[in-house]
Amino acid sequence: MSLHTSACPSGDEKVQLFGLLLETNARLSRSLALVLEARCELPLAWFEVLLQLKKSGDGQLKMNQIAEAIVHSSGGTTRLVDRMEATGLVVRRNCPSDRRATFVVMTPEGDKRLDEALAVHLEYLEGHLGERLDVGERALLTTLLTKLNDPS
Amino acid sequence: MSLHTSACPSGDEKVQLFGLLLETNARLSRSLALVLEARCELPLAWFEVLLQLKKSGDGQLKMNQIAEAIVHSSGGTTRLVDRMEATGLVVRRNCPSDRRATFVVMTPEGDKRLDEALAVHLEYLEGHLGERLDVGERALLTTLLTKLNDPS
DNA sequence: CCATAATAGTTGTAGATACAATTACTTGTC
DNA sequence: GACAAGTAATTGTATCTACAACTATTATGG
Repeated sequence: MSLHTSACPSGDEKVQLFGLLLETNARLSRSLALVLEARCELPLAWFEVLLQLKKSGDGQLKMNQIAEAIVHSSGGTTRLVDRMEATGLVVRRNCPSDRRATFVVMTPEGDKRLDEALAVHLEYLEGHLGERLDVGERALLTTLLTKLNDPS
Repeated sequence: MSLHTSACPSGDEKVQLFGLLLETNARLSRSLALVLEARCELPLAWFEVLLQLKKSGDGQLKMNQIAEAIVHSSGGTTRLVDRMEATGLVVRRNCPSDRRATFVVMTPEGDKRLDEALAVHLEYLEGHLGERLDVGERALLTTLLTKLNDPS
Protein backbone atom coordinates (compact mmCIF):
# COMPACT_ATOMS: atom_id res chain seq x y z
CA MET A 1 0.00 0.00 0.00
CA SER A 2 2.69 2.46 0.94
CA LEU A 3 4.60 1.49 -2.17
CA HIS A 4 1.52 2.01 -4.26
CA THR A 5 0.62 5.42 -2.92
CA SER A 6 4.16 6.68 -3.21
CA ALA A 7 3.97 5.81 -6.91
CA CYS A 8 1.37 8.56 -7.38
CA PRO A 9 2.77 11.92 -6.33
CA SER A 10 -0.64 13.52 -5.93
CA GLY A 11 -1.44 11.00 -3.23
CA ASP A 12 1.80 11.60 -1.36
CA GLU A 13 1.35 11.99 2.37
CA LYS A 14 3.13 15.35 2.46
CA VAL A 15 1.13 16.69 -0.46
CA GLN A 16 -2.09 15.72 1.31
CA LEU A 17 -0.93 17.39 4.49
CA PHE A 18 -0.03 20.57 2.72
CA GLY A 19 -3.40 20.65 0.98
CA LEU A 20 -5.11 20.10 4.28
CA LEU A 21 -3.25 23.00 5.84
CA LEU A 22 -4.27 25.26 2.98
CA GLU A 23 -7.89 24.19 3.18
CA THR A 24 -8.18 24.41 6.96
CA ASN A 25 -6.73 27.85 7.00
CA ALA A 26 -8.90 29.10 4.17
CA ARG A 27 -12.09 27.84 5.79
CA LEU A 28 -11.31 29.10 9.26
CA SER A 29 -10.08 32.53 8.29
CA ARG A 30 -12.95 32.96 5.87
CA SER A 31 -15.61 32.17 8.42
CA LEU A 32 -13.91 34.29 11.08
CA ALA A 33 -13.65 37.17 8.62
CA LEU A 34 -17.38 36.93 7.96
CA VAL A 35 -18.26 36.92 11.66
CA LEU A 36 -15.90 39.78 12.42
CA GLU A 37 -17.15 41.84 9.52
CA ALA A 38 -20.78 41.22 10.37
CA ARG A 39 -20.58 41.87 14.10
CA CYS A 40 -17.76 44.42 14.40
CA GLU A 41 -17.43 45.91 10.90
CA LEU A 42 -13.77 45.03 11.18
CA PRO A 43 -11.84 43.37 8.34
CA LEU A 44 -9.73 40.44 9.48
CA ALA A 45 -6.51 42.16 8.43
CA TRP A 46 -7.34 45.19 10.58
CA PHE A 47 -8.00 42.91 13.50
CA GLU A 48 -4.62 41.26 12.98
CA VAL A 49 -2.86 44.60 12.99
CA LEU A 50 -4.59 45.77 16.16
CA LEU A 51 -3.80 42.45 17.83
CA GLN A 52 -0.12 42.75 16.97
CA LEU A 53 -0.04 46.27 18.35
CA LYS A 54 -1.70 45.09 21.55
CA LYS A 55 0.75 42.23 21.95
CA SER A 56 3.71 44.54 21.44
CA GLY A 57 3.49 45.88 24.97
CA ASP A 58 3.62 49.61 24.39
CA GLY A 59 1.04 49.47 21.61
CA GLN A 60 3.27 50.67 18.82
CA LEU A 61 5.19 48.98 16.04
CA LYS A 62 7.13 50.08 12.99
CA MET A 63 5.65 49.50 9.55
CA ASN A 64 8.12 46.76 8.73
CA GLN A 65 7.42 44.95 11.98
CA ILE A 66 3.74 44.90 11.15
CA ALA A 67 4.38 43.72 7.61
CA GLU A 68 6.54 40.89 8.94
CA ALA A 69 4.09 39.89 11.66
CA ILE A 70 1.02 39.67 9.47
CA VAL A 71 2.95 38.39 6.42
CA HIS A 72 2.06 41.17 4.02
CA SER A 73 4.23 43.00 1.54
CA SER A 74 5.67 46.36 2.45
CA GLY A 75 3.43 48.20 -0.01
CA GLY A 76 0.37 46.28 1.05
CA THR A 77 0.98 47.27 4.65
CA THR A 78 1.24 50.92 3.67
CA ARG A 79 -2.25 50.89 2.12
CA LEU A 80 -3.67 48.82 4.95
CA VAL A 81 -2.43 51.27 7.58
CA ASP A 82 -3.65 54.16 5.38
CA ARG A 83 -7.19 52.87 5.61
CA MET A 84 -6.97 52.18 9.31
CA GLU A 85 -5.59 55.63 9.95
CA ALA A 86 -8.37 57.22 7.88
CA THR A 87 -10.87 55.41 10.11
CA GLY A 88 -9.09 56.56 13.24
CA LEU A 89 -8.03 53.19 14.65
CA VAL A 90 -4.31 53.98 14.47
CA VAL A 91 -2.05 56.96 13.88
CA ARG A 92 1.43 57.28 12.41
CA ARG A 93 4.18 58.82 14.50
CA ASN A 94 7.70 59.71 13.49
CA CYS A 95 10.50 57.64 14.91
CA PRO A 96 12.92 59.98 16.74
CA SER A 97 16.00 57.81 16.26
CA ASP A 98 15.49 56.83 12.60
CA ARG A 99 13.82 59.32 10.33
CA ARG A 100 13.11 56.68 7.68
CA ALA A 101 10.93 54.72 10.06
CA THR A 102 7.34 55.34 11.14
CA PHE A 103 5.60 54.07 14.21
CA VAL A 104 2.03 52.91 14.02
CA VAL A 105 0.25 53.61 17.29
CA MET A 106 -3.14 52.38 18.42
CA THR A 107 -5.67 55.07 19.28
CA PRO A 108 -8.15 54.75 22.18
CA GLU A 109 -10.81 54.12 19.53
CA GLY A 110 -8.66 51.34 18.08
CA ASP A 111 -8.23 49.83 21.50
CA LYS A 112 -11.96 49.90 22.08
CA ARG A 113 -12.71 48.27 18.74
CA LEU A 114 -10.09 45.62 19.41
CA ASP A 115 -11.71 44.76 22.72
CA GLU A 116 -15.08 44.32 21.07
CA ALA A 117 -13.56 42.24 18.31
CA LEU A 118 -11.64 40.10 20.79
CA ALA A 119 -14.86 39.23 22.57
CA VAL A 120 -16.35 38.08 19.28
CA HIS A 121 -13.15 36.29 18.35
CA LEU A 122 -13.03 34.40 21.64
CA GLU A 123 -16.62 33.32 21.23
CA TYR A 124 -15.86 32.20 17.70
CA LEU A 125 -12.80 30.26 18.82
CA GLU A 126 -14.74 28.61 21.61
CA GLY A 127 -17.10 27.23 19.01
CA HIS A 128 -14.55 26.35 16.35
CA LEU A 129 -11.43 25.41 18.26
CA GLY A 130 -12.72 24.53 21.69
CA GLU A 131 -15.36 22.13 20.46
CA ARG A 132 -13.10 20.29 18.06
CA LEU A 133 -9.86 20.03 20.03
CA ASP A 134 -9.27 19.67 23.75
CA VAL A 135 -6.56 21.56 25.65
CA GLY A 136 -3.92 18.89 25.10
CA GLU A 137 -4.58 18.66 21.39
CA ARG A 138 -4.42 22.42 21.06
CA ALA A 139 -1.07 22.49 22.85
CA LEU A 140 0.19 19.76 20.54
CA LEU A 141 -0.99 21.63 17.48
CA THR A 142 0.74 24.74 18.72
CA THR A 143 3.99 22.84 19.08
CA LEU A 144 3.77 21.34 15.61
CA LEU A 145 2.86 24.61 13.90
CA THR A 146 5.65 26.38 15.73
CA LYS A 147 8.14 23.88 14.37
CA LEU A 148 6.71 24.34 10.91
CA ASN A 149 6.78 28.09 11.10
CA ASP A 150 10.07 28.54 12.85
CA PRO A 151 13.13 29.15 10.65
CA SER A 152 13.30 29.78 6.95
CA MET B 1 0.81 33.29 35.64
CA SER B 2 -2.08 31.46 34.00
CA LEU B 3 -4.48 33.71 35.86
CA HIS B 4 -2.62 36.71 34.65
CA THR B 5 -2.52 35.72 30.99
CA SER B 6 -6.16 34.70 30.96
CA ALA B 7 -6.98 38.19 32.17
CA CYS B 8 -5.67 39.57 28.86
CA PRO B 9 -7.71 38.20 25.94
CA SER B 10 -5.00 38.91 23.42
CA GLY B 11 -2.76 36.45 25.25
CA ASP B 12 -5.38 33.71 25.29
CA GLU B 13 -4.06 30.32 24.28
CA LYS B 14 -6.67 29.85 21.55
CA VAL B 15 -6.03 33.31 20.13
CA GLN B 16 -2.32 32.54 19.94
CA LEU B 17 -2.99 29.23 18.23
CA PHE B 18 -5.27 30.82 15.68
CA GLY B 19 -2.69 33.48 14.93
CA LEU B 20 -0.04 30.83 14.56
CA LEU B 21 -2.18 28.92 12.08
CA LEU B 22 -2.72 32.05 10.04
CA GLU B 23 0.95 32.90 10.03
CA THR B 24 2.19 29.42 9.23
CA ASN B 25 -0.16 29.11 6.34
CA ALA B 26 0.67 32.52 4.95
CA ARG B 27 4.41 31.87 5.07
CA LEU B 28 4.28 28.40 3.59
CA SER B 29 1.85 29.15 0.79
CA ARG B 30 3.68 32.32 -0.06
CA SER B 31 7.05 30.64 -0.39
CA LEU B 32 5.58 27.72 -2.31
CA ALA B 33 3.80 30.11 -4.65
CA LEU B 34 7.12 31.84 -5.35
CA VAL B 35 8.91 28.58 -6.10
CA LEU B 36 6.10 27.28 -8.28
CA GLU B 37 5.85 30.52 -10.20
CA ALA B 38 9.61 30.75 -10.69
CA ARG B 39 10.22 27.17 -11.76
CA CYS B 40 6.95 26.19 -13.47
CA GLU B 41 5.25 29.48 -14.33
CA LEU B 42 2.24 28.08 -12.55
CA PRO B 43 0.22 30.14 -10.06
CA LEU B 44 -0.50 28.29 -6.84
CA ALA B 45 -4.27 28.42 -7.47
CA TRP B 46 -3.83 26.75 -10.87
CA PHE B 47 -1.77 24.05 -9.26
CA GLU B 48 -4.50 23.48 -6.69
CA VAL B 49 -7.14 23.11 -9.41
CA LEU B 50 -5.06 20.65 -11.40
CA LEU B 51 -4.34 18.68 -8.26
CA GLN B 52 -8.02 18.41 -7.41
CA LEU B 53 -8.80 17.25 -10.93
CA LYS B 54 -6.08 14.63 -10.68
CA LYS B 55 -7.35 13.39 -7.34
CA SER B 56 -10.90 13.13 -8.65
CA GLY B 57 -10.15 9.88 -10.45
CA ASP B 58 -11.58 10.58 -13.88
CA GLY B 59 -9.91 13.99 -14.10
CA GLN B 60 -13.07 16.06 -14.27
CA LEU B 61 -15.05 18.07 -11.74
CA LYS B 62 -17.97 20.47 -11.86
CA MET B 63 -17.33 24.16 -11.27
CA ASN B 64 -18.99 24.11 -7.87
CA GLN B 65 -16.94 21.10 -6.77
CA ILE B 66 -13.76 22.95 -7.65
CA ALA B 67 -14.94 26.08 -5.86
CA GLU B 68 -15.69 24.04 -2.76
CA ALA B 69 -12.42 22.12 -2.87
CA ILE B 70 -10.13 25.11 -3.21
CA VAL B 71 -12.32 27.38 -1.05
CA HIS B 72 -12.95 30.08 -3.61
CA SER B 73 -16.17 31.90 -4.42
CA SER B 74 -18.25 30.80 -7.35
CA GLY B 75 -17.43 33.89 -9.38
CA GLY B 76 -13.76 33.68 -8.54
CA THR B 77 -13.65 30.11 -9.78
CA THR B 78 -15.27 31.14 -13.06
CA ARG B 79 -12.47 33.62 -13.79
CA LEU B 80 -9.79 31.23 -12.59
CA VAL B 81 -10.98 28.48 -14.93
CA ASP B 82 -11.33 31.08 -17.72
CA ARG B 83 -7.63 31.83 -17.49
CA MET B 84 -6.64 28.19 -17.25
CA GLU B 85 -8.78 27.34 -20.26
CA ALA B 86 -7.26 30.20 -22.25
CA THR B 87 -3.83 28.72 -21.52
CA GLY B 88 -4.98 25.27 -22.54
CA LEU B 89 -4.57 23.46 -19.23
CA VAL B 90 -8.26 22.57 -18.92
CA VAL B 91 -11.41 22.62 -21.05
CA ARG B 92 -15.08 23.02 -20.20
CA ARG B 93 -17.51 20.29 -21.17
CA ASN B 94 -21.28 20.28 -20.94
CA CYS B 95 -22.87 18.03 -18.38
CA PRO B 96 -25.31 15.76 -20.18
CA SER B 97 -27.59 15.20 -17.22
CA ASP B 98 -27.83 18.79 -15.97
CA ARG B 99 -27.62 21.56 -18.49
CA ARG B 100 -26.85 24.17 -15.83
CA ALA B 101 -23.65 22.41 -14.86
CA THR B 102 -20.26 22.45 -16.56
CA PHE B 103 -17.47 19.97 -16.22
CA VAL B 104 -13.89 21.11 -16.08
CA VAL B 105 -11.59 18.54 -17.67
CA MET B 106 -7.80 18.40 -17.57
CA THR B 107 -6.06 18.43 -20.96
CA PRO B 108 -2.92 16.38 -21.71
CA GLU B 109 -1.00 19.65 -21.49
CA GLY B 110 -2.51 20.29 -18.07
CA ASP B 111 -1.54 16.82 -16.97
CA LYS B 112 2.01 17.37 -18.14
CA ARG B 113 2.29 20.70 -16.35
CA LEU B 114 0.90 19.18 -13.19
CA ASP B 115 3.53 16.44 -13.25
CA GLU B 116 6.31 19.00 -13.55
CA ALA B 117 4.80 21.08 -10.77
CA LEU B 118 4.36 18.06 -8.54
CA ALA B 119 8.05 17.28 -8.82
CA VAL B 120 8.88 20.81 -7.70
CA HIS B 121 6.24 20.65 -5.00
CA LEU B 122 7.60 17.39 -3.62
CA GLU B 123 11.09 18.79 -3.51
CA TYR B 124 9.78 21.87 -1.74
CA LEU B 125 7.88 19.80 0.78
CA GLU B 126 10.91 17.64 1.44
CA GLY B 127 12.77 20.76 2.47
CA HIS B 128 9.99 22.49 4.37
CA LEU B 129 7.93 19.69 5.86
CA GLY B 130 10.30 16.75 5.87
CA GLU B 131 13.10 18.59 7.61
CA ARG B 132 10.95 20.13 10.30
CA LEU B 133 8.60 17.27 11.16
CA ASP B 134 9.17 13.52 11.15
CA VAL B 135 6.64 11.02 9.82
CA GLY B 136 4.90 10.61 13.16
CA GLU B 137 4.55 14.32 13.71
CA ARG B 138 3.17 14.78 10.22
CA ALA B 139 0.58 12.08 10.82
CA LEU B 140 -0.35 13.75 14.08
CA LEU B 141 -0.68 17.13 12.41
CA THR B 142 -2.88 15.59 9.73
CA THR B 143 -5.16 14.18 12.39
CA LEU B 144 -5.45 17.48 14.22
CA LEU B 145 -6.06 19.53 11.09
CA THR B 146 -8.66 17.06 9.90
CA LYS B 147 -10.55 17.48 13.15
CA LEU B 148 -10.33 21.22 12.80
CA ASN B 149 -11.47 21.22 9.21
CA ASP B 150 -14.14 18.62 9.45
CA PRO B 151 -17.73 19.85 9.89
CA SER B 152 -19.09 23.35 9.95
C1' DC C 1 -49.31 21.95 -15.38
C1' DC C 2 -48.05 26.49 -13.65
C1' DA C 3 -45.90 29.23 -10.08
C1' DT C 4 -42.35 29.41 -6.83
C1' DA C 5 -38.14 28.33 -4.98
C1' DA C 6 -33.57 26.49 -5.37
C1' DT C 7 -29.25 25.64 -7.91
C1' DA C 8 -25.19 26.29 -11.52
C1' DG C 9 -22.70 29.36 -13.63
C1' DT C 10 -21.38 33.99 -15.54
C1' DT C 11 -20.62 38.98 -15.41
C1' DG C 12 -20.37 44.00 -13.54
C1' DT C 13 -18.21 46.57 -10.20
C1' DA C 14 -15.41 47.64 -6.40
C1' DG C 15 -11.73 46.79 -3.27
C1' DA C 16 -7.37 44.86 -1.89
C1' DT C 17 -2.66 42.92 -2.72
C1' DA C 18 1.61 42.22 -4.99
C1' DC C 19 5.67 43.67 -7.54
C1' DA C 20 8.71 47.00 -9.14
C1' DA C 21 10.38 51.56 -9.15
C1' DT C 22 11.17 55.71 -6.31
C1' DT C 23 12.37 58.79 -2.44
C1' DA C 24 14.56 59.54 1.82
C1' DC C 25 17.53 58.38 5.18
C1' DT C 26 21.28 55.58 7.56
C1' DT C 27 25.42 52.79 7.87
C1' DG C 28 29.92 51.17 6.59
C1' DT C 29 34.37 51.99 4.40
C1' DC C 30 38.07 54.17 2.54
C1' DG D 1 33.64 63.64 5.04
C1' DA D 2 32.15 61.25 0.76
C1' DC D 3 30.54 57.50 -1.88
C1' DA D 4 28.51 52.98 -2.14
C1' DA D 5 25.39 49.86 -0.25
C1' DG D 6 21.60 48.87 2.57
C1' DT D 7 17.10 49.89 4.77
C1' DA D 8 12.14 52.17 5.56
C1' DA D 9 8.37 53.56 3.59
C1' DT D 10 5.49 55.11 -0.24
C1' DT D 11 3.42 55.12 -4.88
C1' DG D 12 2.22 53.46 -9.88
C1' DT D 13 0.39 49.72 -12.28
C1' DA D 14 -1.58 45.33 -13.00
C1' DT D 15 -3.95 41.44 -11.31
C1' DC D 16 -6.90 38.94 -8.66
C1' DT D 17 -10.84 38.11 -5.62
C1' DA D 18 -15.17 38.85 -3.60
C1' DC D 19 -19.95 40.28 -3.55
C1' DA D 20 -24.12 41.03 -5.71
C1' DA D 21 -27.07 40.97 -9.63
C1' DC D 22 -28.42 38.30 -13.52
C1' DT D 23 -29.56 34.25 -16.83
C1' DA D 24 -30.64 29.60 -17.45
C1' DT D 25 -32.09 25.40 -15.81
C1' DT D 26 -34.08 22.10 -12.53
C1' DA D 27 -36.86 20.78 -8.53
C1' DT D 28 -40.98 21.31 -5.68
C1' DG D 29 -45.89 22.24 -4.27
C1' DG D 30 -50.42 23.32 -5.07
